[in-house]
Amino acid sequence: MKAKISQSELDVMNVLWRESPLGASEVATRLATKKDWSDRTVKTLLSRLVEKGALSTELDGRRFLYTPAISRDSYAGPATRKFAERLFGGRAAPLVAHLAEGNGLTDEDIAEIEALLEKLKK
Amino acid sequence: MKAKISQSELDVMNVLWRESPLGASEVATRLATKKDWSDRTVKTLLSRLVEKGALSTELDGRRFLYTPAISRDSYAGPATRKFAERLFGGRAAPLVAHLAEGNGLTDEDIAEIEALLEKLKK
DNA sequence: GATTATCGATTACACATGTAGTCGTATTAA
DNA sequence: TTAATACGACTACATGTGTAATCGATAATC
Repeated sequence: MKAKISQSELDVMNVLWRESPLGASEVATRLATKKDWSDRTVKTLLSRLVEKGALSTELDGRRFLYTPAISRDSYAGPATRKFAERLFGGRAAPLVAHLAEGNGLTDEDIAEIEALLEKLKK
Repeated sequence: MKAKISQSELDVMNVLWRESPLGASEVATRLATKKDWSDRTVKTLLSRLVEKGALSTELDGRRFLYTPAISRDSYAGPATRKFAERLFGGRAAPLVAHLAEGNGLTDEDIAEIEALLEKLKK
């Protein structure tokens, strides 16, 4: 059950990871701010995600409610490691460096990462 | 010049980022340890990368030598930020957490990241 | 010089992905 | 109760990707 999730599908997953269960049109509404998709497109993506086993459905009257069948973490972990592997041979430092570069890191991020590293050193 | 590089293409780029210029068959040889591709496949990927502007070529007798036209960093920076954006809303901490989780971080990594954070705090 | 081995160029082809449209049925509004 | 609407199911279709094979020219070998 590898669940290869494409870029656009990931946008859909993000909505449902944040809030679920939701019906198709609700998902479309949440996405409307970010993506200019017709609701048909959203429906297609939802169906593909169900096929792939990434979402589960539950009947609510005559429509479906969608819920993630895999957690964000269980997807993100392997995806992140694979990403780091491919781009940096698994080294974490360059990855953090690139994030920092784009201004990216908030003070909070920095503090959080430092705490994390502290724990790892023990 | 967006240079959308696919997964397999990235494997090819990695070879050339490590060592270049190289001819097609040399690239194929370097890849042979990792991927079970025919040299036709490698040639195809090389051609596509040239089309996309990710590689430049130079004639060497009757064959081409390939060299990256974009640096690993200039590709990895935006790619990393986009990745973090999609998976974690741009937050860096969860990303590091996932890398750590897989055992991933070496002591060296940790030291390096800490040094980086130190610099950022100033 | 004829044969074979290399190369790049061109073509192939199935499956994935982005982005919808159509059809039939069920429901709600008029 | 009929017309508009909302859904799911199925279909569509161009482009991207993974993974090659074929063709024609050149180079190296016999």
